[in-house]
Amino acid sequence: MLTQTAVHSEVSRRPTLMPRRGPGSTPEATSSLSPIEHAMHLMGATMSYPRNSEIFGEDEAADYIYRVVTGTVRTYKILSDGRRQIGGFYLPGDIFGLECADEHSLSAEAITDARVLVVKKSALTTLAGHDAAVAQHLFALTGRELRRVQDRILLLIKSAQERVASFLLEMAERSPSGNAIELPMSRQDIADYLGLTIETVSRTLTSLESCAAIEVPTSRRIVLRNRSALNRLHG
Amino acid sequence: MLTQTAVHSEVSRRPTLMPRRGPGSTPEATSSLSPIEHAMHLMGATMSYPRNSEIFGEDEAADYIYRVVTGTVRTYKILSDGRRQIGGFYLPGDIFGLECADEHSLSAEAITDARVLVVKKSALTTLAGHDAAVAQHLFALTGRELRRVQDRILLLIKSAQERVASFLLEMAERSPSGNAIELPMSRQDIADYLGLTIETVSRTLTSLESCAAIEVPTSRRIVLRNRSALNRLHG
DNA sequence: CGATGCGTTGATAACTTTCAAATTTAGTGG
DNA sequence: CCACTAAATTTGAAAGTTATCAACGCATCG
Repeated sequence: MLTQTAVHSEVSRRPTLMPRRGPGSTPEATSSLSPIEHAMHLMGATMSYPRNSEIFGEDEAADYIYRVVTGTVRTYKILSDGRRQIGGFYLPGDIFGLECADEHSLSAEAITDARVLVVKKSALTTLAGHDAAVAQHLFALTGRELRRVQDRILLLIKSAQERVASFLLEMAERSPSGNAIELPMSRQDIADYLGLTIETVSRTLTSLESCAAIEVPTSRRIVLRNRSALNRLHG
Repeated sequence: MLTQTAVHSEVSRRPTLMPRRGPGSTPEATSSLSPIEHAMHLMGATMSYPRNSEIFGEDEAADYIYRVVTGTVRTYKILSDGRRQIGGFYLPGDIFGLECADEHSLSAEAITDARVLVVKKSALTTLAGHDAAVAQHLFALTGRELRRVQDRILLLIKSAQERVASFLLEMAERSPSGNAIELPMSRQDIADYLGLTIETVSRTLTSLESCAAIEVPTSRRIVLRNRSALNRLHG
């Protein structure tokens, strides 16, 4: 089964620490944010990471929670046999780094150049200890992440077609763009996310295309043509 | 792939509500428990569920968190095509019901006759809002569950042998009994947990037995004979 | 004792991976 | 801007793994 993703021994230029922003100067309106996101904006710092650079490693202390501002992030784990499993893809607005109490069980990398809001976990839990609304929201947030991961489990017991169809629907759901998806990640990323090989992912996409369920104008761009067919597949 | 677990349309006798216990009358020493477990003992009620009865349904309000006192519990989800995916097995001391914010995404059933401590989620989050230690613990608890689920994902991308070996090691880890495991669940439960068929689970067990890695005196009893071989498999 | 549920075993089919090669795309330097 | 090289993606054929279908054994329970 060796997928053997060439381990990214790439540029690991140091991320740039951006000046801490005060309230009111955020690029997004903080008023529409949840208490936690609001707090993250107040207490956090924005960091910039170039494409393929590491945001945190599997063994690091995991004191931080992250919120994607721009770009795309992947979390992943390298298994003992060299395979790589991707834990998730995170798009702007998504929060990652929740998955562990003490240490990260995953590493995180920027798939594209990315800006990420970073805040100390302890700052959030302290806040939660003073404000039940924050506590409840923090709890709900991890609960949602938990459910997201459980949905992945449902994905992994399905066939290759179902997995790919579900992945496309999920990405379409999360992208604003309607039926056209601009994939920030490579086929290898998708394969390692779905537990398949790149060949199977590629073949499945072509088969979906020949079913007229999708269109693949370029490898990174996919248009959903027949959602009901995809929905039927993804069960 | 239709595993078609005969849906448990069994006895669904009403669970028995046990009298609420006051502090100090618990069967376990509460002193060694975490703040949350302590709170659960103070605020919760113990319920009894007969074998194969439902503890909560997928659609129910999910206002509660549960802690197994005796017996074994499974959480599961029935997919649209009839397949069943088991979310997890919970042994005495384990906490379940964390997985969702608003509604359960899973159902829960007692595998054996079980007693379960039940406490309102809102009571815990309220408590967390007053006590940072509780907030932090609650956060850590869901983080741990999150990691458990992520480990399941790593399991599901592996081969049948690896999955079964990992399952056995996990169960041995969680049972007090050392190398001998008394399985409370059926082959179908194991299959639906590992994303395999009962035939494959059965075949894999026999193959592991013929490798002298395990011994299967009775179908519900498994003895680990060669842990390093199992560890090698589970990667 | 026959019915029933659970687990095992066997043969075959379906699906996915593996290995290899062709093709396309992207990046670089002239 | 074009040519060239490296990387990513697609495609093909063969091998390996798991599911499916079917039958059998074994225990439990009326």
